[in-house]
Amino acid sequence: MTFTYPYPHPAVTVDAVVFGFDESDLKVLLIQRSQEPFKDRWALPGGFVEINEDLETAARRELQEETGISRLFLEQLYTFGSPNRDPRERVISVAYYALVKLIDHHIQAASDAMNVAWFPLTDLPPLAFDHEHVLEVACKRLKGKIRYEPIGFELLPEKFPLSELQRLYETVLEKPLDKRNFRKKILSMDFLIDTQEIQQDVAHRAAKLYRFDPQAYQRLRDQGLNFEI
Amino acid sequence: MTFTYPYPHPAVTVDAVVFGFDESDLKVLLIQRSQEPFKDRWALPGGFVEINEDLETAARRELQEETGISRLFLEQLYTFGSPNRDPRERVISVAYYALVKLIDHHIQAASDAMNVAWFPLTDLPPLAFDHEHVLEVACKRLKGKIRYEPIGFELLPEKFPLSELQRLYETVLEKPLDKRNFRKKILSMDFLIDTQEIQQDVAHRAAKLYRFDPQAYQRLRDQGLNFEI
DNA sequence: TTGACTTCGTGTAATATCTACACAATACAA
DNA sequence: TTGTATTGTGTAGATATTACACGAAGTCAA
Repeated sequence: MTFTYPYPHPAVTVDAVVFGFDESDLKVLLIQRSQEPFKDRWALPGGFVEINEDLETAARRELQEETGISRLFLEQLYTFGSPNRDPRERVISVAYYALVKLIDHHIQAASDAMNVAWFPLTDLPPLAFDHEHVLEVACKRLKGKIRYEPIGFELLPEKFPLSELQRLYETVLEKPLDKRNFRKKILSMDFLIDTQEIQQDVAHRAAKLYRFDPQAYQRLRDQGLNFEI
Repeated sequence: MTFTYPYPHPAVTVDAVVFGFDESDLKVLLIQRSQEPFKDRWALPGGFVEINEDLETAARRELQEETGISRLFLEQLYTFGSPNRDPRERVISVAYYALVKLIDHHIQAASDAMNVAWFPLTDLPPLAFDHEHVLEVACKRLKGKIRYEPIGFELLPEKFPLSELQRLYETVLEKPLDKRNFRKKILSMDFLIDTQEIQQDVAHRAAKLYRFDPQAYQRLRDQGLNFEI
């Protein structure tokens, strides 16, 4: 079966930059390509958009198929369309970025024995296509956005100590933050709930666990609160 | 001549939301369609991406062809790809937004007698396709971005009085600003140059004219200045 | 030429926010 | 019981934000 048009059409793909946070590392999810072009290279998960499929749906489907991940924070990043970014044909890629709670998502390679793995941002293999560039744009977006919107919580488990939240911000923003000022600021915004629980199995004083309350955040937002770290 | 592929391909277009500022109105540039679908409706300027053409290049080319505008601030906005946004076939549109100095750009309709006109944002006709939605996203982006990056100057003539800059901000942000505080803040950032000229032909005390100095801004930025209104 | 009109340009005091900074309390492990 | 690691807390000084009013400059019309 073939498809014919009166003028040339590009192919359209979606690619996803999936971020995870672990201990004190930002990580990104990559798959190892099993086919040419760039066979055996690591690449961002993604694939062709089906002809009647919404773009975001396509991105979620590809993630599900290639890595087993579903139900995650996903937002459009940028569309990359240099004429020669794919050696096969003209391919325009609508890139998304995603944030996941690492412990909730056990990744699994797709059926065709493709490798899937998390890589720390500080230690990446060479990537296929223009994916290094895509990743760079995604990092910039994350760095910019995490300061003005409460998306950081998407990277943490549901209950977390403040020190972990601070470590996350320090990692993403690439700069140290003052503990007392950070706590004062984030708690004064009044959308973190003290769960009354504390850390288990730690070899030192256990920290209180907090939970982000999206409803409270929305209420405060409607009242004019401006989130900013 | 036809083009054949082993699986279906969407068409890809670019559309541009071009903003202009005039007296005290934000305006957007629209063209009146001369063909079906949506014949005679107003629409954002745009068109199909050529098969070997970069996306931004395509956006600039379409603007040039349809409105005569070239050399303007242009930035990618968002990619719209709902399966049924165009009745003809699956069309994915990479939208851009642009800012122009109204007085520098005399628009001209394209050769095929298509109408081109500026419309105030407060008084728009019904638009073709999902262009109302695209425009809404563009307005949000402009509103968000103008506070953190000095893009407002792209909408003003090279030399402008502070009151005009303030009016621009008040219009885009949809809220009044205090004159003394606004002046204090913007002048303290030290990238506006007093041109030593004053307004001509005004029926009241003439204001000093200022000029935005991009080099100075870049220098200050490198030194850690954070633009914010 | 005078007075009415319009817009320009300016300062301060009160309040809120930001920054820098150190140590005792807690919990486990040896 | 002692050592070790991490939590949780307050304040003072500096900086930034807000609210607010009036004389100066220039044009226009009577």
